[in-house]
Amino acid sequence: MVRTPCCDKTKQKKGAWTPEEDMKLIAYVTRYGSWNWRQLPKYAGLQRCGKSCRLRWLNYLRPNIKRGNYTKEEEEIIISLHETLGNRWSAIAAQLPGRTDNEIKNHWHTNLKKRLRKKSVEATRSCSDDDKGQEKDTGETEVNTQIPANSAQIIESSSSASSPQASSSDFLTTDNMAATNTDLVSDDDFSFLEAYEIPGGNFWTEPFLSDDYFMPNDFLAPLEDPDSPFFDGEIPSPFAFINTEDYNLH
DNA sequence: AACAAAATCAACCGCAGCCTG
DNA sequence: GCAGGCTGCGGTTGATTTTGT
Repeated sequence: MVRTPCCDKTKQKKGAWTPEEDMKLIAYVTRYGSWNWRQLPKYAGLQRCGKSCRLRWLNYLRPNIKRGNYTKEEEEIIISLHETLGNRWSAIAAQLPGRTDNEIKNHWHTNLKKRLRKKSVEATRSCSDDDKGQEKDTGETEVNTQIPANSAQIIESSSSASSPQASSSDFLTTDNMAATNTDLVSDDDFSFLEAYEIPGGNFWTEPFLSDDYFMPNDFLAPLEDPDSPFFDGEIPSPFAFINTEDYNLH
C-alpha cells in the first residue's frame, strides 16, 4: 500500500508551539471538535501537520490535564500496570485521569525505570550478601508487593472496556468528537466553555491576542464545506472568547 | 563564572490497525 | 475482499534546563 504523506511537509512548521498557535487550536477544537485532524490545520489557520495538532491538543491543551508532580499512588499504579500491560502507555494513561500517555512514558523513562533498576540492584546485592541462601526477590518482584489492592480491578475494568484498547485519547476521540458536537459542550467535561463568554465579545471580528492576529478566511470553511459535518447553510453566532488561564499556554 | 554532563520533556516519526467506499 | 485514508500508539530525537565540577 502506498502511504500518502500525512501532510505537505514543505509548508509545515515544526518545533515548539507558540501561544498564538495554541489559541488557534483551542478555539477551533472547542468550537468544531476534531472532526478531521488532517483537515483541521487548514481550517484553523495553522501551518502544522494534523498529527502535530492532535498531539498538542491531547497532551497539553485539552481541559482537565493534570500537570506537575506525580503522587506516590499514581506512581504505584503506573508501576503495577506496567508490570501487567508493558509499554501500553495509552492503556496505563487511561487509568490515571488527567495524565497523558506521553507524560507517563516520559516519567517512566526518567524516574520510575531508574528507581526500579536501583531497587533491583539493591535486592541483588543484599541477596549475594546473604550467604544463608535465603531467597530474595528481585526488584521487579519487589514491585509486585507494592501493587495497590485495587490494581487488579483497574486492569480488569481496563480490559473489559468496549474498545480493545482503552486509551487516554478516548476522552476525545475523533469519533466521539465528530459524532456529536454536543460532546464538546456537555456539562460534565466542557463546562469550561462557559468561561469563554465575554460580554459583547465577537470571536469573528475581534482578534484573539493582538492587533496583527491572523484569522484565515477559510476559518469558516467547515461551515461552508458541504463535506463538513458542520455545514448547515448558515453562519452560526459568534462563539466564545478563549480564557487563556484555563489552558496550559506557555 | 564557565563549562560539561545529565536530566527532563515536548515534539516528531513511522508503523499498525481501523474504517469506509 | 481490497485499496486508500485516517487515527492512535509507542519509540525516538533534540532542545532546554538543571546539576555537578
